[in-house]
Amino acid sequence: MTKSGFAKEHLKSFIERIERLEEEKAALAADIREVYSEAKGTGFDVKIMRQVVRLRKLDTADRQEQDAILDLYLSALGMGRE
Amino acid sequence: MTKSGFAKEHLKSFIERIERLEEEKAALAADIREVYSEAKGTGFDVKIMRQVVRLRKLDTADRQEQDAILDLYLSALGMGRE
Amino acid sequence: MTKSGFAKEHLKSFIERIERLEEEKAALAADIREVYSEAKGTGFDVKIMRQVVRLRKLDTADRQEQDAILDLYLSALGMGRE
Amino acid sequence: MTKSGFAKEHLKSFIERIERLEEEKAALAADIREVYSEAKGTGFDVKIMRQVVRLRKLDTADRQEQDAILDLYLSALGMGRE
DNA sequence: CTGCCATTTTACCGGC
DNA sequence: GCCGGTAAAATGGCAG
Repeated sequence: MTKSGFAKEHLKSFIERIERLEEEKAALAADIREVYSEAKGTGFDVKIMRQVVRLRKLDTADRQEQDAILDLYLSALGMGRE
Repeated sequence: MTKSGFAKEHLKSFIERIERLEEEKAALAADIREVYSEAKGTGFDVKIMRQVVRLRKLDTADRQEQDAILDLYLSALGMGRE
Repeated sequence: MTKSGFAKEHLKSFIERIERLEEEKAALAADIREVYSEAKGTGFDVKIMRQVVRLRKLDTADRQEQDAILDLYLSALGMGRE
Repeated sequence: MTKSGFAKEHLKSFIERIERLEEEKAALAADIREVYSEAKGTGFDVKIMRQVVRLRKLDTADRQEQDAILDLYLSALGMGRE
């Protein structure tokens, strides 16, 4: 097989892996929509719920940043958590 | 437990389910990025790859749309597939 | 006139241009709705018509995407159309 | 020409009118984007500008509603503006 | 750090 | 008049 023939197969493999992963990702997105929908059916306000999720994500990010900073300080003091 | 206490638990449960799913989704996104990165390391052009993936998705969407339109026409003619 | 006074005027001008354009855009949206409505009055199914329009748009987008991909490949091969 | 042949032409005409209008609408959307872009180049914050536009639109809607209510009251009192 | 692209969110339109 | 779904806008994230 020629070199480019090999490359072609390789490319095809990459593309297919990506498409497989994107499919799973889309399935999860569908699941999430479904949960929101279910919540809505139980009387919750979806728009507000989305805000809650977003805020909690931000908080998490902040906390992780704080953790990272703490690690940095500890390392600087030769007290790394390992 | 009061009614609102119950609602609170219920909401918490919904939120947690969503957050769990979003985590998985984010993990998949990371996987996808990694595949692109790996492909790049093998010499492929990521920009082109993305376009290939997008085009293939578009083709699929197109086909589905054609199907949908056929269904609609059939329904409109009282010949729905049931 | 102060510098910020100038900026204020400038901003006002931008905003007004945008609002004027959005007005025109809204007018066109109204026109489109009217055409659909007229078609409906002539016995056509609006839902199907919308799908037809969507499909034709998709086809166009698809063709443009194919063109874009071709350009990319040519560029990647150092054979850009220039 | 048969009746359905006529309908076909009629439908085609509707579709084409719609597509023409949508093209113009898309062109305006592009113009708007361009104005934002220009404003950005002059140092304005696009995100804020969008908020401004949105708020002013709401105000307008409110004002129109107020006007409508006023008309209603005046009419009820036999004092229509006419 | 900038521009582009994907995802998300908002608004609209038709149907029930 | 509301609801569901669909299109448009807007925000956020990633590559270059």
